[in-house]
Amino acid sequence: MLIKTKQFSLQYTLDSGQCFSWTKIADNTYVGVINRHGVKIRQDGNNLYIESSPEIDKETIIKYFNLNINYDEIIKKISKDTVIKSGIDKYRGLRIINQDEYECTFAYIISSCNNVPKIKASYRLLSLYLGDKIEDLNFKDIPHKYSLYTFPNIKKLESANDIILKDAKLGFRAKYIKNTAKKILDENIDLYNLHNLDPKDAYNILISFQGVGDKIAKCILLYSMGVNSAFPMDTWILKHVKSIYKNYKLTEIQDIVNNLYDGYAGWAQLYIYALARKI
DNA sequence: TCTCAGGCACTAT
DNA sequence: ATAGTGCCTGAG
Repeated sequence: MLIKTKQFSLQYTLDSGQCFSWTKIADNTYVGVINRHGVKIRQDGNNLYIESSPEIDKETIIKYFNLNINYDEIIKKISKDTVIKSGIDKYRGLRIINQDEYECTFAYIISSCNNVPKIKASYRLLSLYLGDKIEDLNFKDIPHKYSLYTFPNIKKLESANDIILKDAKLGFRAKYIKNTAKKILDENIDLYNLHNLDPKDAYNILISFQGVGDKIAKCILLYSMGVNSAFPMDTWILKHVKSIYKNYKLTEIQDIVNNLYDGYAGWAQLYIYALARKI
């Protein structure tokens, strides 16, 4: 399948650290899972080439990578200071993507006090041990095949035995995963419904999960629930924000950046973060 | 050996 | 409300 794009960089987007479920297998070529479909995706200029198993529909890909949004308009809205502007110059085409709500929630619980390679490793091990195998993807132009596994469902996470969680290197986060899975099951919470709520209500539900605080809740809202105004602050973003808003309390920052970046503070955050991490 | 990495929970004020 | 501390793990 071929999708024509503009103002989209697969590499910047998937290497930005917003998503931990993709593996780079060659230049501009990644494999991962979307909606239980194994997907291989390669970008060449404005063309996205997609192989999937079983066949995935185009709309799903377009929605996942946010290809139908007005990129130029968002960029215009967030071009408010020199840091963001240099981020945009360097990482043009970097987009926020729409991850699966459950995968995103647990991935970000794993991200607590952790680094990207280790988050990815734990995510993959959990999928390997507790997920379902997807038919191997064979690569015509690359001489190997790649096995993919779905991210485990909530029941598997809730009932996972401790040895497996230990082996997935979850450390102190293991109990967060189990407790949150249990809470979602017990209270019959549907994460797929949260995007229909007022973002504040969704936020309050998310931070009621053990292992989900302010920062992680905002990551989940931004990366899987389409809340473009969510502004997760890690240590580096904090530095940037403090240098600009010396006289404000941290609790006021969310409102300030919402106004400044016109509802797209989350996108601003992504560009600041890209600069910081030098992806 | 030691510190630190995209936090959070828990406890003590 | 707010500050301080421990936590799994492994890379540098």
